[in-house]
Amino acid sequence: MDNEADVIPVRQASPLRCAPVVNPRITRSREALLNAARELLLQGGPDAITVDAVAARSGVAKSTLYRHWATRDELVVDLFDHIKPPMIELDPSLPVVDALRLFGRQLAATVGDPEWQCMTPALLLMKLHQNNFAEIETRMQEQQRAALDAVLQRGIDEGVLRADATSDTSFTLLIGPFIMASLLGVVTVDDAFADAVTDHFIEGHRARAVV
Amino acid sequence: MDNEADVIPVRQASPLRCAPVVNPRITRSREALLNAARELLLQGGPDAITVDAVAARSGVAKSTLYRHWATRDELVVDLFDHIKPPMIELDPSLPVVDALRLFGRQLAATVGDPEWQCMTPALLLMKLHQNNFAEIETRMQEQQRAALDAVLQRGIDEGVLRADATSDTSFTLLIGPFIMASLLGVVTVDDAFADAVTDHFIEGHRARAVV
DNA sequence: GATGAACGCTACGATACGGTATCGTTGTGT
DNA sequence: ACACAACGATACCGTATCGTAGCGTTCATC
Repeated sequence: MDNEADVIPVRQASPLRCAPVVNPRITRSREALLNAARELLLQGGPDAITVDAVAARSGVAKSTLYRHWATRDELVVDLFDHIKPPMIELDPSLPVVDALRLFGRQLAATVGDPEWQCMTPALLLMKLHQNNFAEIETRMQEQQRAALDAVLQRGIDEGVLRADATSDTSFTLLIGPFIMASLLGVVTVDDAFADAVTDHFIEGHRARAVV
Repeated sequence: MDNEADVIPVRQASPLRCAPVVNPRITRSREALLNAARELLLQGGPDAITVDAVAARSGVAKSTLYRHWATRDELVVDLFDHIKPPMIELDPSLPVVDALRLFGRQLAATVGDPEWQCMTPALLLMKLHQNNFAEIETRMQEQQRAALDAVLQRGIDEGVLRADATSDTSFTLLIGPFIMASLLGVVTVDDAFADAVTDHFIEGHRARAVV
């Protein structure tokens, strides 16, 4: 007698037993797959992330891949959520101008990374034509934005910066040159460039003497 | 006896008789195909440009498509070379500041166009992983750059701008905010935004009184 | 109106890819 | 040592896509 409870094929997005103690083999195969997918993305773009290629490169069987993610798209979403750049921390004890300069240099290092340069156009493109990626990219921004705004607000409070320094337009004025320099490659994104951009921003937003 | 001259199957990149007077049907089918490819690019990204889809949408037969381009990739290259934004002209009779403001507004209109917003990430991505697209994108830049530099140089000569206004870094400072605003969409790219960016650039590059 | 280039139609082949299914093997936790 | 979850290998199916081939049709030009 066929008991249906034995037959249901566990179709799901494969939670794979996220039990209190995880089987080490699970994380091993998962990270091997993600790492292979990342390498393929860097080398050949998003289209290079095929299930066969990921399985072959990672040394993990394709069947195991589908035990981690139900579809190939879920793997890609997971990948982009996994390799997004680390938050840039801002030291509140530093003077505002120095904190901004440090932020600029760290931002330059982030966007100057080839991984970022390759990931960003892919993310922008998928954000346009797929629905799963819009939130990933916005989350990435908002985190950076919040940390930056805190420092800028401190500069406003201390009378160093104008009151509009935290506006969207000002945010674009500061970050935009980094983005462009990295994506288009017209100029190398090094510390000197970072300082130039940051200083240009600060000068343009310096609080004038009372009128 | 098989005369080889009769057998060679015209395999080439299909020049299609670019005779003194072109057959109007050639340009008609060609532009119908390019237009369909453009629409597909806007709607679904580069991957949506399939030969079958282009043929179906344009109403032109697939065999005719291959009479214009030897491969699908050649069509895509031709497309990106065809829809690149028009040069922004700069009136030399205007005062430098006004000319720059006008340039900013025109640039805002260009990069604010959905077609540009969709084409650019695709172009950046293909530039990374294919060889045919690197030159297209650089040509696009250099043209704009030359026209802009002419105005900036005039500003330097007239004593309005600092001597480094035509440097790569300064170029990035002016254009970067436009690029970022358009690609990431944090702020709407309108005339007000353009004026803010342009004025910020001018203020940061204004020639100081002699020290 | 005759000629031939350009075109439309359609079927086909080859390949790549996403995803499924099966079954034997390994190794982890008890 | 034992049970079972996780894994590996492989074959397979359906489909999408690029590109080719053949042949009949239309239309611009002389």
